[in-house]
Amino acid sequence: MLFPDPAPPELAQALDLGGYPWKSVGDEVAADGDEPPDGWAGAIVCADANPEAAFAICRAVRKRDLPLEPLLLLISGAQLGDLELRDDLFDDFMLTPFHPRELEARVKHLFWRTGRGTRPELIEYGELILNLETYQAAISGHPIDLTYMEYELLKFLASHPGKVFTRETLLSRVWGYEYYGGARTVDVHVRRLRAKLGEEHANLIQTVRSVGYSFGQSRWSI
Amino acid sequence: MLFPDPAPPELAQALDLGGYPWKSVGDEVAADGDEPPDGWAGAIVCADANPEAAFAICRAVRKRDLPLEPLLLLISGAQLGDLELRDDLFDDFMLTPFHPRELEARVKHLFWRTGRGTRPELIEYGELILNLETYQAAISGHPIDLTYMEYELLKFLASHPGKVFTRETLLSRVWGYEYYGGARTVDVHVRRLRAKLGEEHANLIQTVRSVGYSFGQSRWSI
DNA sequence: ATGGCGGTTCACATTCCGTTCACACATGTG
DNA sequence: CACATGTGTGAACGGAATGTGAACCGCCAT
Repeated sequence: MLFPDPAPPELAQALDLGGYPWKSVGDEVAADGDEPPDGWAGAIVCADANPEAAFAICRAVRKRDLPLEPLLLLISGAQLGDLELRDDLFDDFMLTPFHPRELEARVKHLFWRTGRGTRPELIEYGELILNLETYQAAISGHPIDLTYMEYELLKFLASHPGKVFTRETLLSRVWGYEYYGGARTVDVHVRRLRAKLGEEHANLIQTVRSVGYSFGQSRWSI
Repeated sequence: MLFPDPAPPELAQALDLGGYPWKSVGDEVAADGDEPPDGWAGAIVCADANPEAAFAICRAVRKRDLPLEPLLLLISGAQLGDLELRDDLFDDFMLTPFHPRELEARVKHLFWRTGRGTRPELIEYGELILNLETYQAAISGHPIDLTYMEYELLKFLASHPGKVFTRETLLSRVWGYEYYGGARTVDVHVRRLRAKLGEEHANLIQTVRSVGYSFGQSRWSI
């Protein structure tokens, strides 16, 4: 949840970049009305333009007494004095202008403090999901068990959808530059990947004859 | 308590201006020796010059497990990435160079927070309970006797469920210093942990071949 | 000293999977 | 259709990664 509405562009952009979905609200009434089904995950209130309205929002959030919903307050350096005696209104604050990475670090730390999970790094393509932190893979909701090399190969392919790679390129990018060995190794791994993806999704990895392999985005259908 | 010794002049000056008495220490040993009769009120650790030593200090402060001694970490913007996976080492952070009034506001807010216990004192995962204050561990109600290193390793793993860590990452985050050889040490500790967790819960720690180890969150969930 | 404790290291056993091969099949070309 | 070239398929080998037991070593307290 962001305040004010519309949200400051640099704030919206930083959150988008970090992959955090958000909605901006104009006042506490709108905050209650626009609440998503699973509730707000947190709030970022910018007090730059309208400090009084901002503190009103903070009070409203606190009054509902959610289990320590993390609340980050954005203020300019000149407003630091306004924080006096208002410690209870926010969990953390940050000076504007801010660096996007500072925002991300503060959001992460706030979520960590309140015990809420932080967003995992995912690669998604259609029905396929790769969780880069847990090394898990799933297709249409069903987890599949991949070996290390299979996972690395699929990860590389899936992060460049549509692009065709020669076997040599795959060997150097996935296996490592110093690798030298048969190029057919790639074929075998592709075969096993297709088998584990299941008959329905085996065509996610496409063969480009006398060139190599590509992932998703059937090259003909554009 | 300030780190390093001597403390950065602008930091010392800002604290003097705010009327906070302080003493700077060069390492964790000095921090123990110079402790005032009524204990440290808080710590400000500057990681600008020597990040590794700074994190070592943080760990030492945390290890003594004072009742939520607030710890403020100072880092440069370029070091923001170093905070990854180290949320437990600090209560708040601030970018350098800083405005004296931001420092004062953060210190105030930290002291205000101190009264209201925000740091988790328990880690629970399924049948496993880790009491961070008493260094006790229990599985399905039965206490288990863990050595210090075993406890630290389990604590780190259990506070990031599902995430896979390489042996090198574990060595640097749990053991805390750069390690020459002997990554297999991790294996041995994992083995003993599994043994102490009991046959039924040994699978709480999973090995991810060619990568490392992860905790909980059986592979069938994304 | 010494005996236990805990952390580290080593040697060996075991499992797993990356690689390779041989062959079948598919595709393109004359 | 014959041929060459490229790719799919199954199985087998070998080695790397991990599990396992035991020894080593520094530390502290009895």
